[in-house]
Amino acid sequence: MLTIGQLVAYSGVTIRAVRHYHQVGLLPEPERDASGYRTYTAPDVVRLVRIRTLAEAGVPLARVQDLLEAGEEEFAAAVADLDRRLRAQVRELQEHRRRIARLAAGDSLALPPAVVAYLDRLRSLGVPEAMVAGERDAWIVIAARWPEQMGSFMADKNAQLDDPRTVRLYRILGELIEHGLDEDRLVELADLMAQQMAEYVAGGGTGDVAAMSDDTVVDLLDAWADASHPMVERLRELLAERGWTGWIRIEPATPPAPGP
Amino acid sequence: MLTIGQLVAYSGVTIRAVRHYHQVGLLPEPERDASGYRTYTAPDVVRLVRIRTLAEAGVPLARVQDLLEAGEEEFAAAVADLDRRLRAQVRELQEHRRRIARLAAGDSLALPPAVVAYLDRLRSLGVPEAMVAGERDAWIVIAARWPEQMGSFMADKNAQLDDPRTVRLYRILGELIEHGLDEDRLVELADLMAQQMAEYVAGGGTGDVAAMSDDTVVDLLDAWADASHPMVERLRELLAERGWTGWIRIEPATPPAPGP
DNA sequence: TGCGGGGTTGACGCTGCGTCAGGGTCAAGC
DNA sequence: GCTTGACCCTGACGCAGCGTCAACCCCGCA
Repeated sequence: MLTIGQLVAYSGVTIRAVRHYHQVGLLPEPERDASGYRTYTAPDVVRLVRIRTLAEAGVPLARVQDLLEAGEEEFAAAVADLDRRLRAQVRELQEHRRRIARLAAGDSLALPPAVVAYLDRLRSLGVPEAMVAGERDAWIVIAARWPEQMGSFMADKNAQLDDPRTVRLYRILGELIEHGLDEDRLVELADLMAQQMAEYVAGGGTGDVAAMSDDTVVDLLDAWADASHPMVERLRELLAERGWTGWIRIEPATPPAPGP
Repeated sequence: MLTIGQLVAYSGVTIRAVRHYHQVGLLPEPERDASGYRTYTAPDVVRLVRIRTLAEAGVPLARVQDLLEAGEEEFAAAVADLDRRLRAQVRELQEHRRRIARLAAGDSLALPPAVVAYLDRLRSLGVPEAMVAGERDAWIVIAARWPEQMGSFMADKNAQLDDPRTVRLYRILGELIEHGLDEDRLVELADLMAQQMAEYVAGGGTGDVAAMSDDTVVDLLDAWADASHPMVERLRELLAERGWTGWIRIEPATPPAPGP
C-alpha cells in the first residue's frame, strides 16, 4: 500500500495533480486508512501513469477518460486527431513568432510594412518626428478599417511625394509645428494645398478620397487632428474659404448633387 | 465618437475583450455619453489595435502594458525574450507530437519500446493475452519506479526467454490461466521454477533481483499478483515449500545472515 | 407605440492545476 | 510525555482571456 507521497514519487506527478484527478473523477478515490490517509495499490499506479502519459502528450483531461477506455481504432483515430491539433498549434506559434519578429522594428507595431516605409520616407524628407507620429497613428486607424486598400493608399501617397511641391508642403507643415504658428505661412500653405487639390481632382484623381467610405471614421480622425494641434483648425478654416472641406479626406465643399 | 460596437468593428476585437481590457486597466475607460454608453476616440482605436497586435503575437496581457510603454531597447529585449519562449513552446509541442505518435501503437502507452518488444515476444510464444496484460501492467509500475534500469531488466528477461525451459514455463502458466487450476500441473510448474531459480542463482545471476531495491513496490506488485489470480497464491505456497519466497522478485527464503 | 437591435453592469464557467490557510498524523529524538 | 519536522487532510482562491448568460436600458424606425 502506498501513501499519496509514495505514489507521486513513483509516477512523477504532483500531489495536487493526483487530488485533482480524483476531483474530476479521472482516478477513482482509493481506500483510506484509519487516519484518513489515502492508500494506493498497483492498479492505481498503472492508471495514474497512463493518465500522465496522455496528459503530457497534450490530451485534455476531459478526453483522457474516454481514450483510456477506447478501443484500438477509436484510439488511433483520436491520436490522429490530436496530432492534427498539435500541428495547428505549432503553426499558430510559428505565426506568433513571425509577428513578434516584425514587431522588433519600431513603427511596425500594428502597421503593414508599406506604411512603415512611407513613414521612413517622410522622416528622410525632414518631416519632424512629432508629425510622423501623428501620421503613423492615423494610419493605424485607417489600416484597421480598410486593411485591403492600404496598398493603393500607399501607392497614392508615394506618388504624391514624387511631386516636389508636396514635399515642400510637408516641410512647411513641419516647420509650423516646430516653430509655432505664423499666419502668413499658414495662408501660403492653404493656397498651396488648395491649388494642388484642384489639380489632383482635375486630373481625375480620386485615389484615397473615394475609398475612405466611412464618415464615422473620417470624422473621428478629423476630430483627432483638430485636437492634436491648433494649426489644423486654422488651416481647415483657410481651406474652407478656398472651397475645400475635410482634413483626412479633403473634398470640394459642394459636391455635385446626387440624381433623383 | 465611436460606440463600442463601432470600435470593435474597426479593430476586430470582441466587445467582451474590450471590456476585459478596461477591467485590467490595459485600455483606459473612455468618457460616457448621457445614457452611459462609452464613447471612443481615435487614440483609443490606436491603443486597442496595438494591444491586439501584441496579444495576437502571443504576449500575455500582463506584459502588454509594459511593452507599450517601453523604450526601443527594452522593447527589443522583451521581443527577444518572447521569441525564446515561443520557441520553447514549439519544442514542447513537437515533443508532445512525438509522444502521441508512439502512443499510436497499443501497448506503448506508458512503456518504453523495449518492453513493448518483450511483450510482443511473449505473445508470439503463445502466452495468452490476459497474462501479457498482467505483465504489461506490472512493467508499467516498474518502469515508473526504475526508469533507468529498464534496459538491463529487459536484457535479463530476454536472455531468460532464450532458454526453452523458460518458454515452456510460460506456456504452462498460460494454460493454467486459460483452462483453470490443476494441482498436478501446478506442482510440476513449481518444480520447474525452483530448479531454474537454483541454476540461476548458482550461475551468479542477480540481474533484476538485486536491482529492485524497494520493498514497498515489490510488496505492492506481489499483493496485486496475489489478487489477480488464485493460481499465484497457490504457486507461492508451493515455491515456499521448495525454499523460495516472493513472486515479482523471487529469492531464497533464508538469505545469509548479515555480519555483526 | 411597439419592436428589433444596439448598449450597460455583473457574475459564473472553462483548463489544470499552484498555492495558501488551517488544521490532523506519524515517527523519532529528548 | 513533549517537541519537531515531515506528511497528510479539506477547502478555497487564483491564473489568462475571454464566452456566455441574465436582466435591464436606449435608440431609431414603421
